[in-house]
Amino acid sequence: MSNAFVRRLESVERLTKIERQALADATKNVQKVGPRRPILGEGQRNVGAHIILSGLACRYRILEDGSRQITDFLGPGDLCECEHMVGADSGYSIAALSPCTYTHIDHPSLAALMEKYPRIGRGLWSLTLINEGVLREWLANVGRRPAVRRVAYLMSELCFRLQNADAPRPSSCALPLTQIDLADATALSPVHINRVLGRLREKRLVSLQRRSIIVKDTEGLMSFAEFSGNYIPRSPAG
Amino acid sequence: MSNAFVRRLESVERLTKIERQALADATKNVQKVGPRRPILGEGQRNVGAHIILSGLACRYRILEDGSRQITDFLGPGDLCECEHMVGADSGYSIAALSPCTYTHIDHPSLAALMEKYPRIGRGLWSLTLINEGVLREWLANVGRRPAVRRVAYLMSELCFRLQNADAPRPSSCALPLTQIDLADATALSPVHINRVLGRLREKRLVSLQRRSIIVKDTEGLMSFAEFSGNYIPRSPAG
DNA sequence: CGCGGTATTGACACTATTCAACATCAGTGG
DNA sequence: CCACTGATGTTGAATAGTGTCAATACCGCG
Repeated sequence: MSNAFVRRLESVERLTKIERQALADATKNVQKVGPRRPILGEGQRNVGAHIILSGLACRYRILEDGSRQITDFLGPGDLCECEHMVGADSGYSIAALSPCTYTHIDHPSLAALMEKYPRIGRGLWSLTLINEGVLREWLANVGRRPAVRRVAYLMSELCFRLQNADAPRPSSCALPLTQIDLADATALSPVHINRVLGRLREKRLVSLQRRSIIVKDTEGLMSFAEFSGNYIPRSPAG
Repeated sequence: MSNAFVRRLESVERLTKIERQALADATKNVQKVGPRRPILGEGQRNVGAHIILSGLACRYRILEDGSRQITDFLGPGDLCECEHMVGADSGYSIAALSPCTYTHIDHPSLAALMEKYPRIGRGLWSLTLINEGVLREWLANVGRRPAVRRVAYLMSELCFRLQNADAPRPSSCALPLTQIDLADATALSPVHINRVLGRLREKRLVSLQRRSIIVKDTEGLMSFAEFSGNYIPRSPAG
């Protein structure tokens, strides 16, 4: 009767049993996808909001010159594509990075939920504002930080978000990213990402495996990146 | 009884006379600042939301190495600093670029408005989502586009947003930005901005004046930048 | 009138990109 | 089970694009 999305909302807004139940009902239709598979393919439009329940996905857009910009990593409880409700269509797609489960809410249902339960509406707004904060941080990261720190920063953020707020933080954290994914998120070339990762490996902060990057020393990485998670509230585990 | 903020909200949500009036009442306490002056200074925190009513301002943050990243331009009707309502504090400041008028709503009042008028709440969410779309575009711009196009793109966006949706688009548009401002928004160095602007001037797309940049050929600039305003709904003039 | 921020220009340094070649691995179909 | 294939990872060399530094010019403001 509770899932990652409900927990996420509860991390920003107190909910009644009834609200929890209504949310759980609306999100109980779960779908699965394998790694590297589309969740919202390029070209698909206006199909309602998506909610990631488990696994890691990303939101991206293909630019005019063919390059891909990843703008968000989406973990358990993350919601996206709400902007279609507003009539905006910015042409983003969603793809799974690791095996994912997700659910889907069409706009009328979501609007009805918000209408009936104002706290849910407020909660959604809160989540959007938090997301905006993360996006600003990405902008500063991509714009102003040199490659090594930029990559370290992004990986720090991702580790931070993937860990539950109430659990003790493990020092190791596996990120299901290829070097190409990292390149598209940090706006660097894959070749340079490879060199940067080499340097982080020399510092014993990460180790590399095919198709995934393992952060060996979370604390060390965060302090190297000068990362602080102040701007990201996290959900408690359920 | 109507101001830029009310019109902005009405561009995304139909409002009753009563709602309009309530909004106008809440935002009638207008303050003025001269160009280059702080609206929300560095260090000030948690003082409620700000709404720009006229003029142009920007939102920025000073990074660890002292560089400044501008993350938003704020024009008439734009709202910011809502995230304090959610408890997030990301350390951003706001400064006027041109002479500005603005107003201020403390969080309890804003929360009360949303509570009483659900449509206002929905409208605020919509505005936040639109803003997020703009931010994503900035990310792609800073991350992937070469300097000349990056600068052209940003100026295109700004021209586009500063023009009312219903007015015929003038071909010329003055932007109250120094080259340093442009540098901090595009994540380029001031020196390079100067060179880029030189190139755009050669193309007769812009002309330069001290402390302001004049776009001479809006259409030409947008097409050079491959800019499309799809992702930005605009407010009608009041 | 002088001061301080802004704009302009040139020389140079450096970071990251591109290109190319090759290695490695997972999955596929024979 | 193996060979093939395509995506990913690795490395080096050459290059392009921006940044940095420095010197100078400009202009609004006190």
